[in-house]
Amino acid sequence: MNDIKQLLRSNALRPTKQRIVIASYLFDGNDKHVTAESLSTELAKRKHLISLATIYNTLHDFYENGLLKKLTLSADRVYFDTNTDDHHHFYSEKDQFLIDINKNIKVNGLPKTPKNKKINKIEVIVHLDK
Amino acid sequence: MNDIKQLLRSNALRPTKQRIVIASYLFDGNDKHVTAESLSTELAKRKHLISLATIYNTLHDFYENGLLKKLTLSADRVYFDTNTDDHHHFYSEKDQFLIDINKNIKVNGLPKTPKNKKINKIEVIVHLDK
DNA sequence: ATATCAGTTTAGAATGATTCTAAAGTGTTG
DNA sequence: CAACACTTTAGAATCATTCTAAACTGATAT
Ligand SMILES: [Mn+2]
Ligand SMILES: [Mn+2]
Ligand SMILES: [Zn+2]
Ligand SMILES: [Zn+2]
Repeated sequence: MNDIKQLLRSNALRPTKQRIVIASYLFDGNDKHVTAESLSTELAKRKHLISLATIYNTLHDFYENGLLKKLTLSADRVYFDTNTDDHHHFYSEKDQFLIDINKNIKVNGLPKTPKNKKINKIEVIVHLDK
Repeated sequence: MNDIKQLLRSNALRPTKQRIVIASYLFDGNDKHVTAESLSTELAKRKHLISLATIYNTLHDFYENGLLKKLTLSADRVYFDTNTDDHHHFYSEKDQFLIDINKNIKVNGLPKTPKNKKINKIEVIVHLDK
């Protein structure tokens, strides 16, 4: 709770009631993948009613401060990932199945990076089923 | 032109004026990545005014028949890819930069596939810049 | 050829995730 | 406690995409 406040303060984010509730849920020690909608539902279950606007604002604030990663796996919703280590994913859109691949993956055989660009991140998505 | 009609017919798609225009552009021999919007703009330049609804319908029809691949790289638009071979991408959202990696890429160190699932496709996206 | 009908196109409405607006509320600092 | 910047929120707006339902057209049978 105080560590949560510290976390927020150290990112120049005021520890408001809403941010504390959201951060406490997101950073409880268990890695999670959430969408704005799923987070809202999850908090509602816990009787924490926070407006969707605030949920979007907060997810973006956390993302901007590197507390979350952003994943675009399907076109219609953005996932935020509390696991900020470099890692990859198993994903099935059909089954709404999304889990981390934390093992070290090696991508071999990449051609050279296009002129004047540099690699920001290599993302591997293992699509399951179909 | 007749090969285009054949292509359509062989996929149980009637060779309508619109589909012929779209297929002729997409399957002209040069691999392309298009969005509904970019395709519409491109055809408009060529004085082919086709409604967006038809463009969406057609892209999906082609996709459903395996004539196109679908890429979800950013949350706000879907790309369709005329290169239907297994391949990967360099991508920069900022620069709207998207090109194929046709070289054989090897992904090593994958953990075992989750129970009762099977791998449909492994997608590697090399994000550039940032 | 012509009629017939399923398949197709289209304008415009609807959808739904996300962003924006601007007004009310709150944490921080002095 | 006052003052103010930062935050929250309801509701409107945005925008890619999908849907609806009416008009149109390619294919097939006569
Ligand atoms: Mn959408
Ligand atoms: Mn959108
Ligand atoms: Zn993850
Ligand atoms: Zn491609």
